[in-house]
Amino acid sequence: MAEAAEDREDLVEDSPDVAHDRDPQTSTSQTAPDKKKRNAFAELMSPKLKAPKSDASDKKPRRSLKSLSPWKGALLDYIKHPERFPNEVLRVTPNTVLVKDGFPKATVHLLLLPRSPKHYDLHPHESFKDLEFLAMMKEEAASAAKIAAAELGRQLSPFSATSKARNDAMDAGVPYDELPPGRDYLSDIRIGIHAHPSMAHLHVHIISRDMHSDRLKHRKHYNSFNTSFFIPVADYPLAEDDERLRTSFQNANLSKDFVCWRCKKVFGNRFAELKHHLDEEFESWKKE
Amino acid sequence: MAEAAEDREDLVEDSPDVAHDRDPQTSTSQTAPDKKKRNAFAELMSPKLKAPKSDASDKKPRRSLKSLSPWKGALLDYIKHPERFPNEVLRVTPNTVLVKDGFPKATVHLLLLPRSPKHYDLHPHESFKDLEFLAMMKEEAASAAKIAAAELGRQLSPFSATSKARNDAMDAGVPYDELPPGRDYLSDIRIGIHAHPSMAHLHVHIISRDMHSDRLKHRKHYNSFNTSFFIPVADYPLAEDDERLRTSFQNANLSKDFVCWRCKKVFGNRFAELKHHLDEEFESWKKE
DNA sequence: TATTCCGATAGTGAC
DNA sequence: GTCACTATCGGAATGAG
Repeated sequence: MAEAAEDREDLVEDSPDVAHDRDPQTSTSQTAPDKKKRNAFAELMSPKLKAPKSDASDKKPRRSLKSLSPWKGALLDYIKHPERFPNEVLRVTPNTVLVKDGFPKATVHLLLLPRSPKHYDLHPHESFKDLEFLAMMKEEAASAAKIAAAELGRQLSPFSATSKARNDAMDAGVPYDELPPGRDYLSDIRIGIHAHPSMAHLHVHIISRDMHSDRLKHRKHYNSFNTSFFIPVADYPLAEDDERLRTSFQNANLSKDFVCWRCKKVFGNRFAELKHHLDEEFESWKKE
Repeated sequence: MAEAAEDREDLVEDSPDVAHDRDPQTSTSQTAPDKKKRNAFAELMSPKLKAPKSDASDKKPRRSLKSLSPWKGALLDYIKHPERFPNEVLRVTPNTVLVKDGFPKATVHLLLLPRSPKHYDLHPHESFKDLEFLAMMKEEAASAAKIAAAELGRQLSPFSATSKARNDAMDAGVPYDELPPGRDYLSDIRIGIHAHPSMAHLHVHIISRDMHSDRLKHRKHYNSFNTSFFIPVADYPLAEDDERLRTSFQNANLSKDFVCWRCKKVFGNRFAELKHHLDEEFESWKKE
């Protein structure tokens, strides 16, 4: 998952996503367009919040956390200073900040961060016991998933047979209500949390199904999204005896054999082979 | 230990030792002196045996062994065709062939190979039950050790305080029988075999004490020479209840923690740290 | 389960 | 315990006056 950009502006320039989608004219947002061209994600950004003046009250605890393990608190910067990350932050609402994961593990990989300190400092199991908070997060996650699906469609539709069929029909003048349905990109977006997050602040993953990414480098990268270690937000509130609450169960998940998310083939511990297979599945999946 | 040169002459060119002793003429050593200077090892080489015309009788069995696991029979080429390896073979007697290890694990690392098929096809434990054979091997190994000691002295004396003291005294005209003793390089040469040799043909290691070599790359490289896995030939014949005959004991030796041969410091499984330490010990040891 | 770097460990293939 | 190659697995540092 993402490590935040800390305070260094140059990390914005290093964003892994900037290369594949620059689009100067889609800039339609309320404020003035940036000098540099912005990608589709950037266009989805809501108007920025004013940065609360940096006060000692939030610097003190953060520094002590940072001095121990800076990366654990990395996401807090997005919450506190979303305006510092124009290329990463897609949307800010009164309740949440939606960002691109800095180390995406799939074609589209976003993080939904609640802004309420009461909730973001707790483990999701605890925070989601607040049903009002849970309902809010489900609602905002559903909205975020639509953004993710739109971005996924933007990237895949050039290859998609389903999209092509609909487009061809449209071009042929088929009446709107007789068009074949387009590809349901939203169905390939998953919403969930990790059972044992490493980063301190609550974050919900909004991630496309493919697991196709150069940033997917380790066994646990894959298994944390493709075993019961990944808990859909829709499953909350969990029953008290849900096995997914048990640490030993979850640790076992992370060291399980690899299983392809699409064809269910088992790859043992052969990560390189899995990666090659995921490339092939991606090519096939793109064309659906 | 050495991997043999197979039948490919180019492996002679690839020998790791050629850098300090490349000499295209050594193949004619009986006759004209070489144009380029030769090192001490090359000078020690005995006149070569006539190559028995390559007959099918020895090629046939060799090929079958090679086709299964070529490297296992690699040493046989030195025994059968010593004349093919002018840069590797130091001496041929009626009983043995003495060669430089192709992958030396110390500053000086030779292999003494018996020429008798009856003996070289057996595990050393078995061959050395023939006490006449054992006596012969001890004698030839002792002689080989002197060759190794001479080469070690050639390499170390420029750095050796002991050697310098003797040389200075000599230069000062001190009478011969009053000279301080020179460094005893022979005491730093060890003679022994590995408890579970991987290569099929009996080979006795004649190796300097230092374990300073770029070719020493793995845990077992070190432990096979610095635990009881290394059995001095002087210890044969072994008692029937010698623990060094037990496979389980020997396997345990190979995975033991590293212990510096010189200062006895323990390095756990930190091979890189051991290597760095061996560099330092070598610098100090050179100067003795 | 943050990443990255380094290094130890494990499996294979060699004709 | 042959080597060399690849890859998996495992720990440690990570900031910064």
